[in-house]
Amino acid sequence: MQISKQGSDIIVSDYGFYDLALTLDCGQAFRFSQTDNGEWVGIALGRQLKIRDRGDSIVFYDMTEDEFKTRFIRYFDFERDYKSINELLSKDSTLKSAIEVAGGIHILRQDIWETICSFIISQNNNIPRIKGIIERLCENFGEPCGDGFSFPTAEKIASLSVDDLAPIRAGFRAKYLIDASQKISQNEVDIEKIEEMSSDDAREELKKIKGIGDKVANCILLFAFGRVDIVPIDVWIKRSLTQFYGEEKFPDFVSDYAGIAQQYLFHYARMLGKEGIEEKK
DNA sequence: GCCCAGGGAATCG
DNA sequence: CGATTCCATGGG
Repeated sequence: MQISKQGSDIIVSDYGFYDLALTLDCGQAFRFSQTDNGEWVGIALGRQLKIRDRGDSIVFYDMTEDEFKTRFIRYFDFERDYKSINELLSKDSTLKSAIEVAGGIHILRQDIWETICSFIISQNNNIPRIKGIIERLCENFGEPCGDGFSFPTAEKIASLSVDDLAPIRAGFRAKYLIDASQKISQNEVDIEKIEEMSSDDAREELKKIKGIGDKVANCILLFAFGRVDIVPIDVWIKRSLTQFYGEEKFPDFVSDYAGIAQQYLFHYARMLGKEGIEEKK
């Protein structure tokens, strides 16, 4: 990967096969949107990002080299060798097809607290509405940040009641957000310690929070902690695994990167649609 | 009106 | 244990 400074911007090139749009809009992050001139705008790690994909290079507007290297290489998972991973996964014909359309996705390493809230909100919900609820959560309870609002802290949410959250229209999930904010701000669930724990222990620790079960916990382990062997199983992945492999798991050789495979398959399956998955078998 | 959405808690046998 | 039911809200 090449990193260079141009004015107040960062230009990144030679990063291999990477699809910024898919990475930001494949159902793992909910705070990015594309403006009509093709630029991606969102708020992550407490700052507003403006990014443009030029095909053979990516521009991060108004960012220092130090900030990019210390925070956003990790956030965008630029150091992982996706080319080799994709070559390995392509030995499976289903994943080969998925990689042809989704192989440019990187797994993001998002803020832990934000990811916890985002995937609590995701349960029994659809992506456009998840985005709306998160946006209202930030507008109502976050701090001004760039052209928008930062993600509110756990302490801020812990100071609120379920009724206070009514404007965000999260439905039955509001009480789960309150429970998460209280347990995390009081260190009853220590999100820093989870980094050191085995995935099984980490999952149980996260499940102490009401509204977090296996699937949401696995989303947090994958999309915040970068545990790319973890596979969250939602309705699309369940359908796909059963249809393509006859059981609810990937082939064994995939296991170290099953979380990445899962994300490729998630996008591929949604693109095909329910009927499309049936036909492909 | 119905069904579905990146599920989980509560309840019941 | 496994199976059912309910949960708020909004789009198709």
